[in-house]
Amino acid sequence: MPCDAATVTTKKATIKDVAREAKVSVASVSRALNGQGGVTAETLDRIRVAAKRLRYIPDNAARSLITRRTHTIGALLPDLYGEFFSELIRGIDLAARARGLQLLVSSSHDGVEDAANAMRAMQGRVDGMLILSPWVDADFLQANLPEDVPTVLMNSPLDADGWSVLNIDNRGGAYAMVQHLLTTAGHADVALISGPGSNYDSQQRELGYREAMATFASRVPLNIVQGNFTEQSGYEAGRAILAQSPRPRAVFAANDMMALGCLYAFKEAGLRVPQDIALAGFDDIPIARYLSPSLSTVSVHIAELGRSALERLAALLDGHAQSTTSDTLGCAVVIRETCGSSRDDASPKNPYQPKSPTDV
Amino acid sequence: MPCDAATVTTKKATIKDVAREAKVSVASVSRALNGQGGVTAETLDRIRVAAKRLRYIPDNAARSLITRRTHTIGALLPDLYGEFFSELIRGIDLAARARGLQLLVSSSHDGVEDAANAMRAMQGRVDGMLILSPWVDADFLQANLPEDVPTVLMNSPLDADGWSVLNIDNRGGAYAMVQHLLTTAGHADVALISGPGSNYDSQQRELGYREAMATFASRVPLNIVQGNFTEQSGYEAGRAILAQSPRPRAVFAANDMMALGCLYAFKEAGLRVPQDIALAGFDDIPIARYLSPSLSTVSVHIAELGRSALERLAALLDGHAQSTTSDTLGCAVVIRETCGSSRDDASPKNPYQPKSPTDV
DNA sequence: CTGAAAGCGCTAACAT
DNA sequence: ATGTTAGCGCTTTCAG
Repeated sequence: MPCDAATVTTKKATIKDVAREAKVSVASVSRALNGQGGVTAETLDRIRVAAKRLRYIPDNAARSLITRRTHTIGALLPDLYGEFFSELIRGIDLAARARGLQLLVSSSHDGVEDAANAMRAMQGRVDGMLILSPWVDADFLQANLPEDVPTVLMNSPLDADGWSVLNIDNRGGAYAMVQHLLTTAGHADVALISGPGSNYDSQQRELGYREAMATFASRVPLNIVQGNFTEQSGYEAGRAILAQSPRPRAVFAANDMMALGCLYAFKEAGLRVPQDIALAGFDDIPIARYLSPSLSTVSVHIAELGRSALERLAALLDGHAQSTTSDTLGCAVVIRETCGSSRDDASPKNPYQPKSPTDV
Repeated sequence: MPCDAATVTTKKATIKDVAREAKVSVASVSRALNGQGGVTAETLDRIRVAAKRLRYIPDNAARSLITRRTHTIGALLPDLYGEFFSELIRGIDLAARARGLQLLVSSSHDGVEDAANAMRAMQGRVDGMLILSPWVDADFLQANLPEDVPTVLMNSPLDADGWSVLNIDNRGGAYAMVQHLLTTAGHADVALISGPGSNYDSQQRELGYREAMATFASRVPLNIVQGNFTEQSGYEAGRAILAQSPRPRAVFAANDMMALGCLYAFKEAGLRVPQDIALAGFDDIPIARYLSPSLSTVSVHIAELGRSALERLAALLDGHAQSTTSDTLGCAVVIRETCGSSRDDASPKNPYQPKSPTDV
């Protein structure tokens, strides 16, 4: 360790050291370094020099103790995978940095107990919390959320008063996709491969399917095959659909992984997609555009979810209490090859837009 | 907010409140709740009850101020994408939780200045740091790392004494893959699509290629086409390789994204992979197994990197100073279809192993 | 076994 | 404009 400065000892410099070095009181040092004015330009300068010389950095714990502010927000997340997780964090982190906030992350929770512990551990370390967790409901929050810690819930079914929640428009996205399949693409009927019944996203997507069907194909009977969001279940659902007697013209899978499995099933059976049967998914996972045929799907702007949630929380922190409402973030329908939209076959498909490298 | 407890006021309970409630001194409360003994079972019980009734949770700031421990470790990460980022955090987070440590994350740094700021902001908030950043070198650390903050560097070229660094065996992985291509798969020569010269991973992978070539194909001239880790550059490199007069039998791309682009180029030219030309990548991104033909590649155990790094840091925190050495984590060669290993075409390729859902 | 008291490093009144 | 002082909530000697 380099020790070129004159008065540097092995211990970390405190505000007292700086005060002594600059020949002023600790109060002046505090004022000067916090830029609250009330100091001569001259003394300010002397203090700055002293601080630099001593490599003084204020102790956050001490500061927090008295200001009651940590400038840290906590993010409570479940066991998330790939793109979703990284995009979410990126959105949150970027917005947080822009506001000078730190990010305390606790992910990979595997149960209610686990989540509760993580939550408790954040007590006193954060000014507010961002929560995205299947384990968290109203009761849980009542029981575990430390008093008056501003909190924003993401993608939560919670609709009670007083909670600030930010949702993804799963219903609207599903609706729009099914509408597209039914109208623009002109398929007579659409089957749904649903996700697990217990999953909120799954429920909402199914709702969107039902509504779109009711609106645009009211006399066509609903055709729902149960899946569970896994590729395997999509494969099985695909085979089940193949076995149906009047085979549906189009299939909407409640997520891309199931669409993937379903696509294999169709290919395996020798069907051409989309000519013989159309297909669409939900999520727009990176693989979607690389499949052949490339998968039409619904894209969720995850980073945006993170960013918005943080902005919301920041507003709460600043006392803008009107933010305790429920709000929803839109999705975008991404039309690629599998849904068989007859129109757009113009561009010679150049998949080589420059992308950011995956590597470090 | 529910307020069923008797003595609960609106303010947060402090240790004093608990002491009063239990009719003991604050010292006893501290001892009791920290399980250091020195308290009668009876008083301990009384204190516990009082604490529960008051919903008392110790203030971490105050505790840190005196114990000089935050039980938090900071993770400084660059702008990372997808799988890599999420796996890394998962590995770190899981290991941290297991040790009762919190995780302060700061990612998405876009330059040296940015990284330095983030680092300074962690001062006093963390007991140690995990750093993975292209901006961080010895000088940077000298200048910005707060004194005596134990630190573990990940994937860093730094080899100086006194730093604890954990690397991915990029060189070994590349070596093994090229060896496989040359020997097991029996290809006479292998071309390399290299990554950006400034990138450490890239350099190491190229080194592995060179060494394997020197060992297993010493009289074959090196054939290196420059890329930059993007899909686009892989595509262009692929075309460049196609234009070579005696076309190489196999191509090793320094990452999967480039392999992807290269594969398109080959397909576009009507070549069959691996019959006409073999191909392999590096990283094992999720897409790799879904390509057709599926991509042979080198798999990096990223979560393991995170876990190991944290374990290392924890050891440092516990005073096991022997951990200030350099260590390396192995990679695994994953043989799929593109590299044309003539042997293993036995299994009827069932891609439907159950996988965890991508969704929330 | 328990309590009184001294700070940890900092900020924020309150003096001067 | 600057200094003095009283804590923030907690742990930890040191007495009893």
